[in-house]
Amino acid sequence: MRELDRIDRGILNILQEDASTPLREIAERVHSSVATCQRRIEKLRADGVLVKAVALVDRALAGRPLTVFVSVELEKQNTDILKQFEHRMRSEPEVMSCYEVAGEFDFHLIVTVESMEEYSAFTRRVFTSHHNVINVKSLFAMNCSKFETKLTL
Amino acid sequence: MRELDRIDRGILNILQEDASTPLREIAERVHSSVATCQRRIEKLRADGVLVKAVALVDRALAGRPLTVFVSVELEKQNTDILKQFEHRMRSEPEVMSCYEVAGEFDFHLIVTVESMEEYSAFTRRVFTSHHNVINVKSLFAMNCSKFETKLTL
DNA sequence: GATGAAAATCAGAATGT
DNA sequence: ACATTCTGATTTTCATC
Repeated sequence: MRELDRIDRGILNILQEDASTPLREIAERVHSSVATCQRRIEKLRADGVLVKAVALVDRALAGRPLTVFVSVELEKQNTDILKQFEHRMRSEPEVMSCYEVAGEFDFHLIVTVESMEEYSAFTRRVFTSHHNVINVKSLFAMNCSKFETKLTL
Repeated sequence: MRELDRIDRGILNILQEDASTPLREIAERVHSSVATCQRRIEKLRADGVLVKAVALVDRALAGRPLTVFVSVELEKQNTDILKQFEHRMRSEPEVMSCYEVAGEFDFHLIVTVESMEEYSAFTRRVFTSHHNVINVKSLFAMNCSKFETKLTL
């Protein structure tokens, strides 16, 4: 892994807040030159540190007000079944994140849906014994106090 | 709330994947004109549907490889204590998300840190009885199979 | 009133020395 | 570090539906 210096970290902090910040402004704020910042950004991209620039939308206004934390236990944890499950989750648009965890459950998901009805349909479609799911626990978010994509570096 | 038509949804889908997609390309892909797409984007921004454009960073490469799911129970759930806790979480850079939930715990957090040592320090600093925290459950992610910011509309 | 096409202008990125 | 070139956003206008 690369070491990120003060300039790299400054650039990443700025771009994580506003991906369209002009190079001139970035250079000023990290006390460097436009050319240097340009080279650094290119390198950060090439190294995979900077993944991409995306627009964030308001989940409620975009019609997906419901966030659900889902814990999933699979029948047997052999590699094949885990891989299959992960692959399936990647293909489901309602699934925003999927993490493998240790403990009682095998996976933790974050799912966003339009309504309870849609969530019900989602679970029936995805969490079947056919997909080796033996236990599911759903926890509904009542309120989002914070949602941040920025890693402060 | 506004109704999003085919063009709005198309625009949002495109910008959620690449915020720097040229208007010309957006117009092509949603089968509309540059002028219309521009007007729509401006309106989506004004209405708060489009929140902002950000750069996404690889968490591991940026030195924050550890993701922890934290469940927190507070001493008494009166409004003031909840508000205080939310405010505190908003100010902590390690806390990526904070959701109020129903059930055994009061809040679910997603926390990213550089190491176990840092997580230990974080919990000791933040989850004290002084902050009315009476119960904390930490669950460490072993692997991230999916991390998506896009709402497919 | 919303749309699409075109043109002029401006800002910023990319390039070359 | 500077100047040039190029790309795309912005703004305006106009005709149309």
